[in-house]
Amino acid sequence: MKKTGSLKISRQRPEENEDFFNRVYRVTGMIPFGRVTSYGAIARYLGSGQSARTVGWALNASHCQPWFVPAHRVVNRKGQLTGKHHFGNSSTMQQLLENEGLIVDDDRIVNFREKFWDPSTEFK
DNA sequence: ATTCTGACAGCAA
DNA sequence: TTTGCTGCCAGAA
Repeated sequence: MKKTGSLKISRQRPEENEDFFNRVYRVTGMIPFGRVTSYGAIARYLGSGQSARTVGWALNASHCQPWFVPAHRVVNRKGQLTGKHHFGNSSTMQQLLENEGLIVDDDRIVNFREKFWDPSTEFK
């Protein structure tokens, strides 16, 4: 199949032939500043709606990527920061989110509905 | 090849 | 509404 040139730049639409982890990283990179999405939403966007857990597993290794993967912008369906223990300090994820103007209360994104960004419907 | 695991999500209660 | 149980699938503890 045709390659889209020699682009190795991050933040671009996931390609079909990329392995799952890489596609997860790319979608995660598309999440706008100050917005969040869920593991399941990413999985659905990648055409594998039952692989939400694997998305989390991929993000667990995202720090190995050569470019910045805003993994803190991915929370669970309820808007809870279930992955916070995978950041250096258990409060790091919340701090990163607050730095983007989000409000976190009791490990949940306040106004999650409004801040939620679904790649399946909002990516253009 | 097989088995186990997990940053989940759907559904029943 | 929230909690607990179960199925899911891509990697590797």
